[in-house]
Amino acid sequence: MKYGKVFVVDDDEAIRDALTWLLQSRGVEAEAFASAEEFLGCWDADIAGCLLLDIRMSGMSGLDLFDRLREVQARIPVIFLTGHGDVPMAVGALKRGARDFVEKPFNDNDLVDRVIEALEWDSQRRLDEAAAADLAARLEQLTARERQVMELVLAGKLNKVIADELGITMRTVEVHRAHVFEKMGVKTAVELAQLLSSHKGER
Amino acid sequence: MKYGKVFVVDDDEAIRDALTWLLQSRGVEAEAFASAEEFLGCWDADIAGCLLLDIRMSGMSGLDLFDRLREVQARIPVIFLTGHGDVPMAVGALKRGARDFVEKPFNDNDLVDRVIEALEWDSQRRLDEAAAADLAARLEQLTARERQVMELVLAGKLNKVIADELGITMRTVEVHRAHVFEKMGVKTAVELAQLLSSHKGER
DNA sequence: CCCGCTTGTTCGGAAATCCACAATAGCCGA
DNA sequence: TCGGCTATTGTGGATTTCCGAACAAGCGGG
Repeated sequence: MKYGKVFVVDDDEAIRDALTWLLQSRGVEAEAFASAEEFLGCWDADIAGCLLLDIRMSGMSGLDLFDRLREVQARIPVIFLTGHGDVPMAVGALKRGARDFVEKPFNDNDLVDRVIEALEWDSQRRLDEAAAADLAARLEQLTARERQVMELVLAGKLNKVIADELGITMRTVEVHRAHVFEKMGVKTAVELAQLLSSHKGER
Repeated sequence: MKYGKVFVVDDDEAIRDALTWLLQSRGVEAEAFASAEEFLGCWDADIAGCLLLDIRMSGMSGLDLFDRLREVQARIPVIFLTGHGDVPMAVGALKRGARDFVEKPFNDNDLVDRVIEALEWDSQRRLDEAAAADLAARLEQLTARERQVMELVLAGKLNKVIADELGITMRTVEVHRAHVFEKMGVKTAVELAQLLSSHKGER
């Protein structure tokens, strides 16, 4: 039951209240905001959850907020809500990465299902990103030389060849190689290759 | 300009003619079908391209055809066309994997752009799938024992340990290991790990 | 009966791994 | 500024592992 939090952003107080009541009655934590600006003001990227976002609002629109979030690499799932949406708008939102697009009035059960789906997706995404961040932190603490050696190791080259290419002794290569393994928390070159391959292309 | 072919499926002859004319005038090869059944009858999964699919048709509907294609693992990109679509239909189609969803009447330039996007996506997808198929074919020709050894190699274990776990001699492990490398077309365990990691989870 | 899979042996060289010892350079806090 | 600390580089030697080549034998399917 501990998924994360739902952030409801809608300038219609009745909708906000109805949504927070609906979600909380289903055991889902929810917090409401009257505008995109208000949400941005107190948003913390570290809190897991999803966004229930009205498209048509005074001030910054839902789509504007969505674009803003994507600009800062925030990948929190966004479910758009709209009373006057059309097909091109929905298609555009989804193709740009929105999680879902729901018309008002909505079916309570259906909406809650979609919200829970989004929350589960987000918590999985956070696990993946945490692993990637951990990996990045480890890569960070490698020295320049160690990174060079690591790349050549990952290219499948023998220590001897690496030594040649870098103009250093094989023994020195071994030292760097051992440091790389230690800092990356692996014991063999194979593990290192898998560690980096699996989390590649996640940017 | 050699992208692939566009398969137009629509039961309205005027639309079919207009679409094929439009596409061909832009240098995109197109072929029209009057029904989902007719398309299925002469469809070849090996031909690169995309599908321009009307949703509302007599007989099998566009959505039915879409589902049928997904059932047989056909991942050809599908752009839905509809004259009477609504938001939930569009959202549902996209969330189930449709490439795009366009309302009639459509803007010619816009539609051609989307078609070309889909064609480019498909040709890239085919490259990826060809690589994956090649990999699968290589894995296929490994013997059971070779696969076992390969897994342990990928677990980063030493030949000695592998020999212990399989209850065979180290030398025999080395033979299998060498066969694996040969059949998989790699020269080191690191390359093997990268080959398998990069094409994992592409199902 | 031949072929491929699996298994085994022996030999030897190449490569990787581990250890101890050590020197140079830069950086940071006392 | 001086004394650690780390990164980087080096040497020499010992041990382990990897790998290629050659030879061979049991076994099961076509």
